[in-house]
Amino acid sequence: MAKFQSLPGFRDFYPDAFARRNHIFRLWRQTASAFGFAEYDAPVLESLELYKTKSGEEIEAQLFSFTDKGGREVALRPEMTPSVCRMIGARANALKRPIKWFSVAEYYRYERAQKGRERAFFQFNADLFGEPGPEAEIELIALLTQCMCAFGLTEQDFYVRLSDRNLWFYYLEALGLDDARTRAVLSAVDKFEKAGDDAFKPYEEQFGPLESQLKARILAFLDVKSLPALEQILAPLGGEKLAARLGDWRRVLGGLEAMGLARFVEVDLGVVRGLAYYTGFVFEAFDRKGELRAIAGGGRYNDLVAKLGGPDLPAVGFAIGDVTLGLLLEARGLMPAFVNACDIYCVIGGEAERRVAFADIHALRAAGYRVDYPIREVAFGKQFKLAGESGAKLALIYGADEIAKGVVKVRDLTDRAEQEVLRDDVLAVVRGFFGGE
RNA sequence: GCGGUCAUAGCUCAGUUGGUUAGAGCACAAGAUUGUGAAUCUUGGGGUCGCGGGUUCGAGUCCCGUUGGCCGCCCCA
Repeated sequence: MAKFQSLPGFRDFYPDAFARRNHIFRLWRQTASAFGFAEYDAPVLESLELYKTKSGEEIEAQLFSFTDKGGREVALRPEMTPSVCRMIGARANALKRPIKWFSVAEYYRYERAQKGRERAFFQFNADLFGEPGPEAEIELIALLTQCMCAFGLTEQDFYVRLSDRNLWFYYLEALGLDDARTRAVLSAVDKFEKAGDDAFKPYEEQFGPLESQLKARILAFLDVKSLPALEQILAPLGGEKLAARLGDWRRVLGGLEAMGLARFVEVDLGVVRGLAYYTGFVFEAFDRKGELRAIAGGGRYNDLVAKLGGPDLPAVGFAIGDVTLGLLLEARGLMPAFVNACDIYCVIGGEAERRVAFADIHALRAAGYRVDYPIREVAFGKQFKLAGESGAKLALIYGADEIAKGVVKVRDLTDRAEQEVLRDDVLAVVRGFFGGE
């Protein structure tokens, strides 16, 4: 066993793992770009105060934080939202609306690592600033969905649960609950899926027994799984706020349906996302089989930019983690078997032939082809085996016979067809081969 | 932070009631093989049996501690 190993929750990325990670990043970036989102990044280290302001004092226990040599209290970023809000807030007046930004970055949280949860992990993070209407939610949920589908995942594999903190506030208000009771109920709702009736214990300790009729109405709200059901349960309550909010719901779900994404989205008011900073719609993505932790989560946070010192600026954002998504892709056989393949492998006779080959190898590399060859002299037969294992599509054969004739033998490693090519024509032939793919 | 469980080669694992020098497959390397591919055969390198202590004539095996993995709780921005 090695004397040193990586810290708990921190992963080594050997080339195969790195290739898988890059595959995920590549499709995320490609997808975000297709949606017109611009990539940015922020510092890995921020002032501890930034996170305390956003999340409260307790957050420090979950952070990699320390005092730097200048006496500053700092923390490794546990998420992107405070940083991006800081950046946006500082230039809000100069940025064209809507502001659509994304990032792919590493985050650090001092928590117990478990399957699907590391202490250092990557997230795709996307935010849309400056749009108060539900069109922003449509854009982001569509992006989230496509960021999963790009890997070949389908509605059989994952779904997005859509909820709304505002709707809960309006609903509970209509049922006569004050602000403190409403928050306690939401806290119970958050835990209800896992804890069942026990979830209401903290509420009852604080406010006394929950009336059975009230509880029934809360549970009925949790049972709502569709827009018609939502309309039905809210109809008797009336009120302008509820009616307006239902209109927002119709726009979000209608927009997603028009994009052909309705099959991924389920109404599920059981999602409230903790005591976070969310101010409206919230959503989370899960695997259909329910075997994994949440894959992605997000929602609207209209107050945060101002809270961190910027102007009032409505915002919606979400993040997808690399760990859970990676587990899902592996489980569904959607992680390609990566070989760090080259394009061309050169088979070289001896020292004299090697000098000739080197000229072509370098020219091909300079032209942008991935070219490899045995670093030491190796038996011919073995070189063909190495060529096959290299993943290359072409082999160039530099033997004494070929050099004497001024040619190079070009072997198509897929169909094993060979042709002799004048050395001067090698680059052109290679271009023709790869250009015609 | 709390509880449960596990830890033998790069990977997957075997290792008898405690008993000689800890094994296999895969992977890696060399050779058979200086002219044609995923093969075969031969050979080799690689282990403080996670780490530390204890019991014992003797510990991979039993006991205690510790570190790490996994599972659950807290948390999950």
